[in-house]
Amino acid sequence: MIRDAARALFAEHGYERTTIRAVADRAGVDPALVMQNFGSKEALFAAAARWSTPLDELLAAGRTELPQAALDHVLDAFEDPERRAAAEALLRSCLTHPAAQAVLRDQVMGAAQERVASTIGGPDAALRAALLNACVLGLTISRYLVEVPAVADATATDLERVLRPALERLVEPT
Amino acid sequence: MIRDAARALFAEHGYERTTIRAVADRAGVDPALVMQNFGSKEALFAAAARWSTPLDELLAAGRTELPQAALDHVLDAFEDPERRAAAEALLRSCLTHPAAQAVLRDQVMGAAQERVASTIGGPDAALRAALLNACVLGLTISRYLVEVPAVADATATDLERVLRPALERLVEPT
DNA sequence: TCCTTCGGTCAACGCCTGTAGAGTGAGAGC
DNA sequence: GCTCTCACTCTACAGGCGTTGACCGAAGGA
Repeated sequence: MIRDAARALFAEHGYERTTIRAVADRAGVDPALVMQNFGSKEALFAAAARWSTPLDELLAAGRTELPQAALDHVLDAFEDPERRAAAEALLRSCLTHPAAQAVLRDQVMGAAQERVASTIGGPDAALRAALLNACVLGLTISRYLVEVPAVADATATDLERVLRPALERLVEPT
Repeated sequence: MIRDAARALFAEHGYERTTIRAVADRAGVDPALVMQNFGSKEALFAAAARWSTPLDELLAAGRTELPQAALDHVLDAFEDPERRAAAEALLRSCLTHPAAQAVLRDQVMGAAQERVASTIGGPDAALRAALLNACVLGLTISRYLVEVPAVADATATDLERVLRPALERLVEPT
C-alpha cells in the first residue's frame, strides 16, 4: 500500500527528506502511480499524516482524571502501529513543514483544548490546558522521536507514575 | 555576516529547506564564498546551530530551585537574539536532521542530566531529570516554534508561575 | 473479434540543489 | 613597477527532485 509506505518514510525522515521515488520504491510501484493516485507530494503527506485519534475519553475526563487521560491519549496512539506512523510523520515534519505545523497547532494541540480548559476552570485555565499539552508533547518527542535514553527506555507505567503527579498539579485549582 | 544569515534561515526553515544560495543572498555574498568559508552545508549548520548556553546556574541549583533554574535556562536563551536563532535552528532541525537530533539528545538534553539527577536523588532520579527536560522542551517548542496561542501569548512570568509548581512535584522525593 | 477502459509503467522535462574550479581585482611587500 | 596573496565572484557540472504525458497490456462489454 502506497499510503503505508509514505507513512513509514515520512515518520522516519520527515517531509523534505522523503521523496516520491522512495515511497514508490518501498511500495513496489512506479513513482508516476503515486502522483496519479494522490495528485501531489503535499496531498500524499496529508493522507499519510492524518491524525485520527478519538477524543472521547479526553473529553469525558473530569479534572482529576485529565492528566491520566492525556497521557493515555498519546501513549495508546503510539502503541498502535498505524496510528503511530501517522503521528510520527506529523510530528517529524511539524517544525519544518508549514502545513504540518498548522495541523499540529490547530487540530492536535488545539483539538480538545477549549473543552479541557473549561474542565480545569479558574483564571489560567486556557494556559494550563495548553501547558498540559505542551508537557505531553515534550514527552512524546523525547521518547519516540529524539529518543532520549531515560525517557525512551522507561516503561509506560513508570512514565505515568512519575509524570502524572506533576501534571495533576498543573490542573489543580490555584 | 554569513553565520548570522545561516542562523536566521536555519531557524526559520530548518535544515533541508535552507539553501546555501539563500544564505549567501541574505548575507549579500556569493554562494561559493559560503562553501569556501565553511566547507559544506553540514559544517555551516554546525557553526550556526552551536548551542552555547552556560550551565552554571543549572548545575548550582539545589533540588527545590531546579525547576526555576531549568525554566530560566531556556527562557533566558530565547530572549537573547543570537542565542535564540541558534537554538531555534537546532530545534527546528532536530526532528529531521540526524546530526541535529544527536546534538539535541546528547549535548543539550543530556548536558546536565547526570548532575541534575544526582541533585534530585531517589530511585527514579534519571527519569525525573529527563522528564523535567522533556517538559521544558515541550514548552519551548509550543511557545517559540509551533506557536500554540495560549503558550506563545503568555508572559514569561505567567509561564513560570503556572508551570513551576508542576515541575516542582516532578523533582520532589516520592 | 473488435473496441474501450483503466491500472500501471516508461522516459523525459525543467528546475533546483550542493559543490568545484577557473578567473578577477584590490592591496601588500619588495 | 612587479609580483604575490587572498578574499571574492563567475560559470558550470552532475545529480536529484516533483511532475507530466505518451504508452502498454489485461479486462470486459458489444
